[in-house]
Amino acid sequence: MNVYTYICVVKLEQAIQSTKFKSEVQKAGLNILYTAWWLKTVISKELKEFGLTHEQYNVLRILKGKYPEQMCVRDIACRMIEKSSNVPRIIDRLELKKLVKRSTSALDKRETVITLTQGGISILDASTIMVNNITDELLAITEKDAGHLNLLLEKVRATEKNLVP
Amino acid sequence: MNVYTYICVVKLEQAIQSTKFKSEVQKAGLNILYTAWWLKTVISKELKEFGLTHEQYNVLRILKGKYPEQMCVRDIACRMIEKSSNVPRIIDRLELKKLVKRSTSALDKRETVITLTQGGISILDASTIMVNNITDELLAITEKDAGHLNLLLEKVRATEKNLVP
DNA sequence: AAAAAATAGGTGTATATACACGTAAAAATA
DNA sequence: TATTTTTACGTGTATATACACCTATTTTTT
Repeated sequence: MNVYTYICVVKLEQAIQSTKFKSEVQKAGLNILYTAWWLKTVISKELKEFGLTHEQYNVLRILKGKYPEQMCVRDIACRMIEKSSNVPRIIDRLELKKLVKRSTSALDKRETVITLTQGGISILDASTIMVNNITDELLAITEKDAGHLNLLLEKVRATEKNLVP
Repeated sequence: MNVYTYICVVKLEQAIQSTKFKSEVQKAGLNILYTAWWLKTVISKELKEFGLTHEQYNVLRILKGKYPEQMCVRDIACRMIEKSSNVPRIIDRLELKKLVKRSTSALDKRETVITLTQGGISILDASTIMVNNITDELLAITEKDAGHLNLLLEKVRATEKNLVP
């Protein structure tokens, strides 16, 4: 039983070998974490073909969203799915592969502006088609169910508890 | 706008500053990834009080599930939520903090068996109460909705595509 | 205008992830 | 029984996460 085997396991109970959950709410917490791992793992495996990590792909996709406008590091960071991503370091790797270019903003010298290169655009276009196809094939769910799932996830995050310190 | 601010943002559109999703299915993919990040981040912040990372907590909890039986590294690994976790290394850190003990199995000398120490049990008991409380407070969802969410997540993972290479 | 505060982004460190590979032991096979 | 294969686990490496801190700017306040 290896990682690949798990990708085909559907039941949470089987995936984490646990049958006793305190409540459906507690189970939902684990289910969300496990499903995210599963999704990320499958997509990352496919992205390897393009020499990209999931996070590098994310940064490129964010840049494409504003293209041909440039974006500063901060703008990219606040669009990342995982907010604690260290964007300067991810950009280091993209720059090494010549997929983006860094330069200092003329208006505000504190800002570093990032531009997609032609190479970056090519790789992104090819990988986006693949990721979109994989996602559609992978997520075995109707549009209606997906809409419902989106509502429930938003409900999940609608906590009363104010966690800002 | 920092990480703490995001924890209180409910709408996915606002969280990742993106309004155009190709479909509800595509949006659901991002929603699952974002919700998992959000949940993991909040719980990790609380676990810092006990000097534990989310993954270290996970290993301790798995060990507790079989306690007072010992478990080998492999058994722990296949119960992890994130299957690609490097369990020997996580155990290194737990051992340094004297929360677990390693020894070689007498029956199969390849196996390393792991035992919770008294210290490990104490920390785990205290942190488990906290994590369960936080989860219940945090996940603003009824048992019925949670049940529905669990069904939908299972549906999501019920792909036809066989990804085992 | 000068001083203080805030902001942008780079960098250091510990931990984790993802994956490849090595070694010892056990199991399977010849 | 000897050889091969498999298994369990540790370890090395690149990347990412989480967080703290530093420096150069810009903005705000005095």
